[in-house]
Amino acid sequence: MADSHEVIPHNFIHDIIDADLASGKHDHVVTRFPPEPNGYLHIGHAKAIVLNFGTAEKYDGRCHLRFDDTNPLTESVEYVESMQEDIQWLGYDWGDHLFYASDYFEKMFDCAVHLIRRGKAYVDSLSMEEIREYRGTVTEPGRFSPYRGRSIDENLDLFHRMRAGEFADGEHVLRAKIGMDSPNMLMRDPLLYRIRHARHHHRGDDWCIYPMYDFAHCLEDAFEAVTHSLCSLEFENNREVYDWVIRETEVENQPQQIEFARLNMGYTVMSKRKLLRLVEGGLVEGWDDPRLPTLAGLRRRGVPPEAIRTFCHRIGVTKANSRVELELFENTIRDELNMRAPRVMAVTDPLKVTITNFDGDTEWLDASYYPHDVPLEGSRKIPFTRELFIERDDFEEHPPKGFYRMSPGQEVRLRYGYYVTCQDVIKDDSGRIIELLCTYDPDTRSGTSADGRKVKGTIHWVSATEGIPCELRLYDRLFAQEDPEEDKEKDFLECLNPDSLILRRGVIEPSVLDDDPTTTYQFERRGYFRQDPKNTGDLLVFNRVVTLRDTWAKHTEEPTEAPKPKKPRAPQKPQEPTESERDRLRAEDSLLADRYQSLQDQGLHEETADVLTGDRHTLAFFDEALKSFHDPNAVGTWLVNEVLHRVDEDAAVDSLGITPDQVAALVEMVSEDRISTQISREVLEDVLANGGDPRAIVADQGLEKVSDEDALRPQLEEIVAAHPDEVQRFRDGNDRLIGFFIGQAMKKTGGTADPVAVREILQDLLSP
RNA sequence: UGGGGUGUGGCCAAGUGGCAAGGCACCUGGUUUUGGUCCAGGCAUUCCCAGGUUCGAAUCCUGGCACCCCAGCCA
Repeated sequence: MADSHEVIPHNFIHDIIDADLASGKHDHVVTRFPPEPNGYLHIGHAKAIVLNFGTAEKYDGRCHLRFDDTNPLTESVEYVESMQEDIQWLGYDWGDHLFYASDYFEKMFDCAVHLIRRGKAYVDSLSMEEIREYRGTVTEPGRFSPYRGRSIDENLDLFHRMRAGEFADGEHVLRAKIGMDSPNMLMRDPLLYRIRHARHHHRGDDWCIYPMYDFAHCLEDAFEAVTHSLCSLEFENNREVYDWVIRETEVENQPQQIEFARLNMGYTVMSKRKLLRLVEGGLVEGWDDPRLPTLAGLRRRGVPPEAIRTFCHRIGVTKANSRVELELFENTIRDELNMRAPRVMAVTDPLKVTITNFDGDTEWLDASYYPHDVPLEGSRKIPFTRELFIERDDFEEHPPKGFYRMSPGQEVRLRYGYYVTCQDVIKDDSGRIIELLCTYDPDTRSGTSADGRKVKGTIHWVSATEGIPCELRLYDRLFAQEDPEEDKEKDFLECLNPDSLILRRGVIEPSVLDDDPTTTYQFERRGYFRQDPKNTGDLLVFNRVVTLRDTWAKHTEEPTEAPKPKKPRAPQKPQEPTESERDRLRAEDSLLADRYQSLQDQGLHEETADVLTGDRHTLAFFDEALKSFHDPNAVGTWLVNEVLHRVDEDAAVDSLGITPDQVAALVEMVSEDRISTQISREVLEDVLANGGDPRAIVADQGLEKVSDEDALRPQLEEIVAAHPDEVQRFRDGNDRLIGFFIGQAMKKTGGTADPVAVREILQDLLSP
């Protein structure tokens, strides 16, 4: 697996796994990453990879790599190979657990036959268009296919002949026999197999029928004994089919599908289709273009795999659709590189500087590879000569306020070199600055002056005569808009950032010639760079991985983007009460309607009366409880808030396992002040789970409310004494902390303390 | 419009009836031979809205609103 020191943060899926382990449902964990080999992996996949492999690692289980290759038309070995390379590069190892869905085709075929034999699947011969028509719409149910009634023998025969290649593409399909009226469109007799006379990249011509996702995927999971099958949100509707297939094929294992939100990131696109358009349209150099969010692209750009893993941990795993800001990714990359990248100097936009009072030979100066705060050792020599290059934007003839780089007469430090001062500016005919004439102070070698005088600015530089020319590829965000898909009218390609790649001819210090070409550097004050691994020419080519944070740029740049407008809170439309199921029932049942009104007349809240009179069972239960304790308001409120919502949609109250008189007893004890509401809820849980008489439970467990000050005060004093910090903060004005103290008291007394009394005593104890 | 989901600062995201974690971004100030890093501080009286239950609600109840997904022989 990846670095075993890596902390894998907890998420809601881990909660589920913890529960499954605790309940004994599973005693180990198996996950899988199941890409379809029809494109390159991108950072969105990295989220899934890190989740699946990371989860397996966290629980000491295993994670399979499985190619979900059930559609020969779009898949290829190129993708199979690139995916393996990318996953390994990310730092994960699937060991022996490499699988292909297509290797399960025989087993899947058997499952399909089993389904047919059980009358749970049939061969349909409708055309594609007809199938669509018969499916109905989201609001109307579909219709049965005329072929739905074929005999088991006929289905078996047809299905075997489909496999034998007797039919053309599209002539028949195998469908599950479930029904055509499910509100879930995917459950309307989903297609299981289609005919495709196509060569498969892994199985060749073995097959001419191919299973559909809904049939294949769950079986793959089951065959591999996957325990937790993690997929993205758009498959939520498919879960019902998943479970149906697992159940009806009667396979041995029952994997559980859990969905999480896929990753979206600012200024890029993640969908395979859109990535494919960029690649095939020649808008980028290929799948590994460094501007792409593909793993191949990020790798070529120079993003370390550790940064990608850390990023995936930082963004979390939830079910909420979200888009992560690019800044978070960039910060993660910088974080990773800051601690390990050697610093060198390169000038990306050279401006010539002549040191007029320097005449000697080349001077070789010591320069550390790492700043004081990076605990790594190492240094190199850099050549100082009469002619140098500095960065064009490090000079301003008319400096703005706060500019402390080079300007006429303003002394600056050349990093690891000397203090220099600009004396003269040389321009060409068009007024463009072409050279600066400077003087240096020979007593400031290595950047410190003998007299201790300070300079504000330090700039980087490269010898004009000893420096090495190079090409610098300054990559930036691919799109100019944070969400290129935002405008549905506009094609996302119109949002491309014209400056996503800026080519520069620059110059770099000669020391890099001795380095491993895969070194990732920090070019001081410019960003992190590393050589383009695909470069075959003689000229050095460096890709910019990411810039450095630049707080100065903020002062100078016009804000390119208006500050994000505060999301206008959607004005709530006036709430027109819509007709509910309960309203409907009352309209037909005058008894219900009458009581709805009379309960409100007796002082019950409208909502409470509404729920109580929603159907006759509920009302009868309520009335029965009233016979034991006649306080309609107390009983009704408690019933609605604590009990009724636990009843299943189609079930009646009676199914719950609590009787009206048990409810009445509970409410009565609360009303008589014998127990607190908190205790009443706990006793309710107890009754629901184990049955029994509420009064007896209260008596046996000593749950009566304690309001007696003499009993309470000593305990409260202890609590106050145990939390001096909180006391101080409370006295400093944080009065919300009263809740903390009450909570402590409730915990200490097992919920029996009278919170009103506790509050009073506490107020006294805590007042300064 | 039927069904399935999701709403916590500018962006992610903890939180499961008792003090609104953390990161990114942003704003101060300090250190600094990188306008980098690092350090210190600031940044949600409030959790989509409205009611209700409770001593106490982001959390429980009722009702609403917004956004995402589903009518491929794609996955």
